[in-house]
Amino acid sequence: MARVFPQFLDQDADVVARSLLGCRIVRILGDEGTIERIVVRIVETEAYDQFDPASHTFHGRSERNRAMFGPAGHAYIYFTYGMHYCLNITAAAEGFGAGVLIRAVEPVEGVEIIERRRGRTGVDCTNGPAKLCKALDIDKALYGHDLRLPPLMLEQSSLRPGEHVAATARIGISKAAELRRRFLITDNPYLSHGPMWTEQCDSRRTQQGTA
DNA sequence: GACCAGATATGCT
DNA sequence: GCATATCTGGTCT
Repeated sequence: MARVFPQFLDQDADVVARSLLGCRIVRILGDEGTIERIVVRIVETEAYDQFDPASHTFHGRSERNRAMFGPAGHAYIYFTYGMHYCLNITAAAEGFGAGVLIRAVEPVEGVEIIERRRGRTGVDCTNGPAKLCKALDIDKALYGHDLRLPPLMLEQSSLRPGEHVAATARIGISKAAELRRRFLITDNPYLSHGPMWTEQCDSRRTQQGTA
C-alpha cells in the first residue's frame, strides 16, 4: 500500500476529491502500552476551493482556515454547530485555499474500536462527516497535521473491481449546493445519505437538464 | 420523512 | 452584538 504524497494531492480539488475515493485513512490511538489501530476507506468526498461561495476560504485567509492555504496533504479540521468536528484534506498548492471534505468512510480494521467510540454499530458509525471524526477521535489537536505521519495517515489505494464513482450535488450547505462537487462510490452502504437519496438527487438533476 | 434542539467558534455589520 | 454554520441524534407523525 503506497502513501499518498503531496504531488498526488496538489491538483484541482475536484480531481483530488475523486482520487481520494478508495484511499485509506490510518488512525493510531493510545500510548505505547495500548496501541490501537483503526483503518477506514474513503467512500464519499466533497470538493471546496476559494472560488467556491460555500467554502470556508471564499472570503480569504483567516486564523480559522489558515491550514487550507498551506501545502496539500494536511488536515484542516473545523468545529461547527457547537459540537461537531469535520475533517478536510488540503488539496492544492500552498497559497491557494482548497480542500476535500471527507463525508463518509467504510471501516476496514478496528471496527470494534469504532463501535465502542460511537456507542452504536453498523453503517451509522461512520456515514457522516462528524460521525467519522468521532469514530476516529479526530479533533482540533490534529489541525494542520501532515497526513504522511502518524497518528493520522492517508494511504493511496484503488477502487475494488466493479466499483463506480459518481458526482452529485453537495449536501448540507446553503450556497452553491447545486455544483456537482460531491463524489462517491455508488451503492456503497456507508454513504452519508444512502444510495436511494443519491439516485433521487441524480434523477431530479437530470430532469432539470443540469446533468 | 419532517422537525427541532443542541452549544460555540467565527465572521460580518 | 448577532446570525450563521461543510451536523447529529432524538422525537413525533
